[in-house]
Amino acid sequence: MNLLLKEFAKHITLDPEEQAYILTLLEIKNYKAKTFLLKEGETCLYFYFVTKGALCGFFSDNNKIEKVIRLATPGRWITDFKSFHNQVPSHFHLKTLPDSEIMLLSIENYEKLFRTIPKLERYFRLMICEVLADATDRIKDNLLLTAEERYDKFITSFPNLAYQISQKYIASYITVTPEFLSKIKSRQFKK
Amino acid sequence: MNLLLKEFAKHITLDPEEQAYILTLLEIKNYKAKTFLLKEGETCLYFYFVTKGALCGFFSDNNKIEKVIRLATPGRWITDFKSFHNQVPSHFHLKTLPDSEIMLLSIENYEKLFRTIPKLERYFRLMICEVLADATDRIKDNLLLTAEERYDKFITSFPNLAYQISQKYIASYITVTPEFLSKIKSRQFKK
DNA sequence: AAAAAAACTTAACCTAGATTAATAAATGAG
DNA sequence: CTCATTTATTAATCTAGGTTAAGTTTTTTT
Repeated sequence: MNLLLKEFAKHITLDPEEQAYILTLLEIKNYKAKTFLLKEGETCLYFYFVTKGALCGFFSDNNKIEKVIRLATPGRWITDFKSFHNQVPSHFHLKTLPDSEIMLLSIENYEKLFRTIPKLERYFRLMICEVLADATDRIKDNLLLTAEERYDKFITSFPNLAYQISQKYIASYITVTPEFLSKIKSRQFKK
Repeated sequence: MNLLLKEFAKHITLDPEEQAYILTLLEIKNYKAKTFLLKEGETCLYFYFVTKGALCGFFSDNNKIEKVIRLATPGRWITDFKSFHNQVPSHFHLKTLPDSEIMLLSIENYEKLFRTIPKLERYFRLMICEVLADATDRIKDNLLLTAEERYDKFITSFPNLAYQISQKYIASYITVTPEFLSKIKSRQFKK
């Protein structure tokens, strides 16, 4: 069964016609690794659902330092929420990390979905709550754990992803520099 | 006009009967400063809407160090989203900072509201998106600004609150120790 | 209004993690 | 297969902000 329909089924029940209709409103695309889907300052036109690979949302600090704020793995949605919902310029970038398969839901079709299948409001409300809970957990980890503890937690939370992406994205996700992540790893190796 | 109804009006239109019905499902309470409404480990039974004063959500680090993760001022909702929506033990505390007037929406009435006025799903979906966007902005500030810049931003973002709450909550919100905030302030004073 | 508790300030010292820079290894394009 | 670019590693040095501790001011309680 389609990963997207499985995801909807977590919160709401859809009959076969509804399912078929929903799928007509999403576009499936394949992207090479490190393809930008959104750049800071552009208005975000899509809600992205990852089916294969991974998408990464990050800030860059004028220069070129990347600060990963959210990773989406298969079965997860990602977008710049403010930019997408209010159709204003985004304040971060979105790009694929490995080669990825992504389902795109445009803002027009997103609104159309709510008009035709109102119970999807419920699905998206609950899904966005989960994203918020994840963000809160990550803030908590940054406040209460050491860099090494955050690294260990990353490896257990994203066991597959850890071997598919560059270390610098892991470093950024756990909010350390790549150099310091190297130090952590060599320290662990010596034990 | 009621602050809560004004808030709903940002995203949806409600007729007078709907408005009256909604108000019957919320309870208004007054609390003294520093009253706990939720402690870590308890299941969160309410969505809280602040009408006067302020509510503060924070973690404590086994011992007693408080780490503020969210502040809600008048016109804002706050809860432990994961605990409230899934009815599981919370992982943070909620307490009033100054004396406060709060509207409480129980989980039963929250669900009842969606059954009787389905368009409220839309309101809550969009409101939760705003909370998520705020959380993302705060993560960004913590990554890209210095402690002094975060302090200045706090003062301009919460000009009234800054004079109503203890410095230690401001320090925690901008993720520094109270001692370091003192240092920032005396440094600014010398200029 | 006094005593107790909580909050704030100051200063000396400390450290996790950043920065810089040079080297090596891996990836990728032609 | 080779050259160029991107990543990763290591090590020396540096610093923003933390820690500790003592003293002061403010708030709360009685």
